[in-house]
Amino acid sequence: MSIQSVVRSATVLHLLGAAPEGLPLADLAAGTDLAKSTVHGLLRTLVEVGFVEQDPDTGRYRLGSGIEDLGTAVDPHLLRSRAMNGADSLAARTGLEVRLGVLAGDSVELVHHVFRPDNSPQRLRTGELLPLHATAAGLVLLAFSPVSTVRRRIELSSWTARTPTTRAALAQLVRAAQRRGWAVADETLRPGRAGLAAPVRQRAGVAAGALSVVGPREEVLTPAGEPRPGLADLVVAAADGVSETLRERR
Amino acid sequence: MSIQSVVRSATVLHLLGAAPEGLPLADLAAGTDLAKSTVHGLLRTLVEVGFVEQDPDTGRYRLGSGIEDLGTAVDPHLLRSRAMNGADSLAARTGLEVRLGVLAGDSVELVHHVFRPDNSPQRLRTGELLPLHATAAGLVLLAFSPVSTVRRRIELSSWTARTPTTRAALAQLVRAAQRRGWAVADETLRPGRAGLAAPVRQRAGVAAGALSVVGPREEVLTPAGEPRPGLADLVVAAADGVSETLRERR
DNA sequence: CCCTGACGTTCGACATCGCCGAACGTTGGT
DNA sequence: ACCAACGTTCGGCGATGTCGAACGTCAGGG
Repeated sequence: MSIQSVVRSATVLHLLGAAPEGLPLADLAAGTDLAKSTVHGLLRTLVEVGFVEQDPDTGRYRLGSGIEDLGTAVDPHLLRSRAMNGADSLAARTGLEVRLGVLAGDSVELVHHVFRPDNSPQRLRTGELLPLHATAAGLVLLAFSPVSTVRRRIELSSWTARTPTTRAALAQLVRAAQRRGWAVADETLRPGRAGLAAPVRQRAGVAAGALSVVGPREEVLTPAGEPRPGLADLVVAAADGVSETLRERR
Repeated sequence: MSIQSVVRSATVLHLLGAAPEGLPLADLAAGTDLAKSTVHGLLRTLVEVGFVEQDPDTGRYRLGSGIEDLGTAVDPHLLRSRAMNGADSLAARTGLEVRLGVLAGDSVELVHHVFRPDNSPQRLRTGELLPLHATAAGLVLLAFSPVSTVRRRIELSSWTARTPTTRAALAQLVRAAQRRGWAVADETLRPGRAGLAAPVRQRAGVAAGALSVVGPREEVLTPAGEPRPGLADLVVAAADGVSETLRERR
């Protein structure tokens, strides 16, 4: 047997879906054959979760942005197009290679790659899959994912001596990323190289992608293993800039 | 106080919204900190209302088309663009003027207008508002609307001697339209002129617009007031054709 | 081949929660 | 000034939602 109040909420949402200009409470009560106070309770909850909005002037209800957002997971191409300028700028300002990754099963998939601006020989890595647990981007995607790390089937393979190979070690890195708002990969994928990443978000809390800088360890981190001064701020600001473009209506 | 099971359903939907590839039940239970059977009950209901779908092979759940449809009320410009070919064709086949209208408050707003194909002098009426109760398109929009006619504030003004001016008379015409799948306006707006309309639907049951033919009464109806043979079929088929284009992914 | 673990699903007891009637304040129209 | 209709609030009550226990299935490992 189905849950009555969830079915009723869906009926209300269907009615609102057919009325882009919104409906008054009385019409929704009539359309659902429920008491006004019953419909009001449903609407109050739907407003609270963002699925419905109420016009403060007229009192009419209509579908909210929260439900419109649901059906639109970020298209990686859209993400890439919105990130290109910010990524180029970040490469210029840091002198490091810049990558944009999204969650792809149990890996990070690189959807955009900006070369290190120094004319050294480099290889384009767009499309490449990288391990979640051994990259800064992967740690960020894990840290700001609705599904907890504990539940994910991640093969904690060893890439260098510094790769986290236990769930406890990984959990610790993920918690640090959650706390700081960015993540560091310190020679966990390749010896002598480090990375720093920040989340690109469409909605508060959940990462749609991860923007990262990657380079020789001494250009990313201090000898103590902390980000070079100002670097984390630059990456976070660039990622926030991309997040802003995702929220724009285009 | 909000309704707990509606909030919990929204949480499940948010989790699924962030995972376009779908999630297993166990992950949803972990992500919501609820018992598996609790989440299962929520999911069963969400599947029933079309907001969630379950992959029969893997058992994983993901957002359903029912919720994606919600956030997309038909844009009148989109409707107009999808209807142009069918409307032209209908005008050619019937020799009558063709109009496409959408619900606009308590009126029909004409979003597309094809002239009667006989070189007679005519005036473009796109953008015009017409009364719901006195037009075939209006009767169709009322008949296939989620909000019952009874609740609508419609001023039953008299346009001709045949305009319905009581709620009972209007309700009768609306019920006939619901039954037949099309509606007739027999000199209810202007003496000597009649119209016939069919619903354009994005989803089953609800009209996104109404496609109609309008002309001298004797070209639309028989002396007995019934549609001329084959005319209703032509209009219904043309409207269904437009409905098909709305369901296409473009 | 067998066993085990993890999955999604079902069922029923029980306590919580959702429903709704009554009443209210506000607003707009006559 | 009055009235009707609106959205909102509150609390009693019983219907419903929650969830632990158990189940069948399936895939993987020994």
